[in-house]
Amino acid sequence: MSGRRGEGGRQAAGHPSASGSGPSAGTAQSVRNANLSAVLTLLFRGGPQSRAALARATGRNRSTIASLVGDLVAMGLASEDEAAPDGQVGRPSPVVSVSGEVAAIAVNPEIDELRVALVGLDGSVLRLLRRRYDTIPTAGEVLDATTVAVAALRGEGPACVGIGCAVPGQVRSADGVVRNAPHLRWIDEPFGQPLAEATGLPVRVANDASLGAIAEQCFGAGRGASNVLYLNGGASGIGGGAVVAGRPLAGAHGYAGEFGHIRVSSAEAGDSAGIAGTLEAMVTRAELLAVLGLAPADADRLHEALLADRTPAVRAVVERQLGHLATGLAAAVNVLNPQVVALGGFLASLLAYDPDGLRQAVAGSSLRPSDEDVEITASELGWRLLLIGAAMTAFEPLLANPAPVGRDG
Amino acid sequence: MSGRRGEGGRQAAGHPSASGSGPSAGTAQSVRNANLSAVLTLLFRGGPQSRAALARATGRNRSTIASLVGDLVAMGLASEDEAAPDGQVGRPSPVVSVSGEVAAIAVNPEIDELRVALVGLDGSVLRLLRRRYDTIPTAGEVLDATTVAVAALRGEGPACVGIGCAVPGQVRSADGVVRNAPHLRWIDEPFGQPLAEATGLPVRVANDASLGAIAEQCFGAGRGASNVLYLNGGASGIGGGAVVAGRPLAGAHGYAGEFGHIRVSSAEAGDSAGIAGTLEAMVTRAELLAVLGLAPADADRLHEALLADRTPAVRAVVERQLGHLATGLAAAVNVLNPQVVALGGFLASLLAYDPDGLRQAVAGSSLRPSDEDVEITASELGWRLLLIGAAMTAFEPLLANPAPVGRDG
DNA sequence: GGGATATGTTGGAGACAACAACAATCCACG
DNA sequence: CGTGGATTGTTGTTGTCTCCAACATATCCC
Repeated sequence: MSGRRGEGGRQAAGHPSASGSGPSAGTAQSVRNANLSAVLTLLFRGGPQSRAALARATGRNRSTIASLVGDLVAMGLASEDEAAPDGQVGRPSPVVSVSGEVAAIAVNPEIDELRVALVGLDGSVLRLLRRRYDTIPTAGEVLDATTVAVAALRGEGPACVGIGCAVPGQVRSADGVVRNAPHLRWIDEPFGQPLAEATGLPVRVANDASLGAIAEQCFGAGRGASNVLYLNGGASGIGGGAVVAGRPLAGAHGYAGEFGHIRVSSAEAGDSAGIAGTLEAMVTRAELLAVLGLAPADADRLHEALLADRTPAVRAVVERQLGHLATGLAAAVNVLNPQVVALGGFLASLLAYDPDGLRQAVAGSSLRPSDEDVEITASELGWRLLLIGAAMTAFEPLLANPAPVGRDG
Repeated sequence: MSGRRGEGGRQAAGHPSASGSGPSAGTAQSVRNANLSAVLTLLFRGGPQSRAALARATGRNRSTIASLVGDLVAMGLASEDEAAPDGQVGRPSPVVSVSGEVAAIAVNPEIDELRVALVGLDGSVLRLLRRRYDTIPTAGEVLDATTVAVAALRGEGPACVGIGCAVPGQVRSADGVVRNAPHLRWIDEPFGQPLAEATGLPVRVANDASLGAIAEQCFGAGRGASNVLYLNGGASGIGGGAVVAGRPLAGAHGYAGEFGHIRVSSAEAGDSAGIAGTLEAMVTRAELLAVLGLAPADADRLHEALLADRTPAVRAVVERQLGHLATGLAAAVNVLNPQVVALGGFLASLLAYDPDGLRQAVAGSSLRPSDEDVEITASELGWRLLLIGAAMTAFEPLLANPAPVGRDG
């Protein structure tokens, strides 16, 4: 009668202690940790703020905030500046910012390019290294190139707290093994562990669109919403990710968010996984490029070309794709009931072609009362999206459990 | 540049303080509260346990557990029994159980029946009142009948801490308004608030299948798994709910989990919401009953009849429905990556007809590596499912924030 | 320049879990 | 039947952390 599956009641219990790390939660130190985490997270997400603002936001006492900020400064995670008089009465409150001396490394391998960036705790991309590939790189090649790039970036100013990798494929979150990245043709390639051993830094690996969803929810179109859906259309297909109740939707093993492989049609055409009639199979950038007379290399011009060309041939293709996109979005909306749906890549172009049409089609196939409708909008973060998302994963342990950082890792 | 949507950063932040209630989290009292909640939740989910077991499970000190249990007993939420020697060496540890004097009321209106039950904190259905309807009841009728039933049940022994309602439709979680219950033909019917005013008890209202998912994850087929999907097939259609990362999937407004309205076919047939080709439209109990030569009233015999009849006509219908069900399940699995999928109602009958066929069809349309496949199984809790789920919602505030209970509410 | 307002600072108080030492109870073994 | 070993309950103390109150500081308004 009692549980079978390994962890049993512990993991299953929907307890507090949301972010599982840190002191076991329930002790006095865990209170300190939770408060440090709350303040640091507030600074990370909300930017520089006065101590008074932090006190209001957290509900803590002034003296407590002073102590917490002092600790964060001592840890090298934050800095305080004298407040410029802002026109308010009363003694001015020092402005606290996240430290500029703390950064993470974001890694994003694609079929034709590897990007490795140094991203500051304030969300700025401090330095970006790009390496182009003429042929699809193997996992080994990417690992080697990444290791070299990481070494170069660590020589820069800020202290590096970890590495986050955004991989276009399914990643087992537990150990960072890339289970299946069809476009890179990686199958069961260990990635997180070898990179961690080569660099000596903690490494997290996740699906690219899942990280995009996190970034978009935190700093982009989904700002302020707790339930955000992100879908991206690229050369290779459609990836997706979601933030549910303020937290990344991972699923049991980290494979959640494969919206591209929802079936939206009875057609025979298959997607990269061989499943027929899926969103990814029916809504493709290649078809749009073809009907617009553009070459695959002209993808950058897709957006403008699409909006400029309203000929019947284009219209027919776009409207068919919009219909399938609406079906897929409706399914996702019915299941997750998000507040914001952010579309990236050529899906944003499709949206721009006929925003109202898509919104109405989704509303027509979903169950939501119209006055509580979802907001379907374009992604906002552009090329920085995945880098920021990857860096956020790397920062996450630090935000959940603030600890001193130094130049020696 | 800063957030627009009302609550802004606060709600959006993926902080600790998972269950939002209780002392503001970060204070010493919140530690006490979190530990009381942890112990009570452990007792609720894991049944009677020794103090030593509680200490191991929570990681707290023996003396802390003694104090916590003492508080819970003083609050009337738990009781201690002298331990019967269990064959272990050492001083025997008292067994702690959840109090038998605490209960909640579960309400479940259907088109032909209203069920109101008194459910103990130990999960037992202490008393069940049923009221049959010849015509579909209005919200007002159900409210009146429920109020009467609640008054009767409160006269019983245990103290009642609240009311949980499982409604077959979309419920706005914030205020308990039934936005759209197509089979009951309720549209925008206030339910939670009037019931709370009539009874003086806190009321929570939610979609029936969402509550079923919670119950199944806690006590049924999903025991021990943190990511569980539940789909139920009834006379009126297909409802669904999910538990994600150990917590109910609610979405922005509480409408998440409408798996029945995922499109799985290009067919024209519409579902109760008028959307064509959805899972609910293509997979129906009525069609199964018809091909089996059973009347709608014979639904109870569907399961046996289906398994006994392997004629081509039945086979054709069942296999077509299984195909559509697989498509819908695959979409849900791709999006949520659950560990367990529990099927209830006639969906469990379909599963029993060809378990391997359905599992393979889902595997073929989903992206999961086969060795980390999901477990597709039948629901376990039967008729008590929704009552337990509804009661769990009612107990939830108490579990998150243990407080004294008494006979006077 | 004085009053009002808001905030930083400091010392003390309260709450709570951890710890250590001791007491209680059971099993195993001879 | 008695002794030793093991596990757990109990008690008093300690350390940590937040809160509170009083005071100091800095700005704005008149």
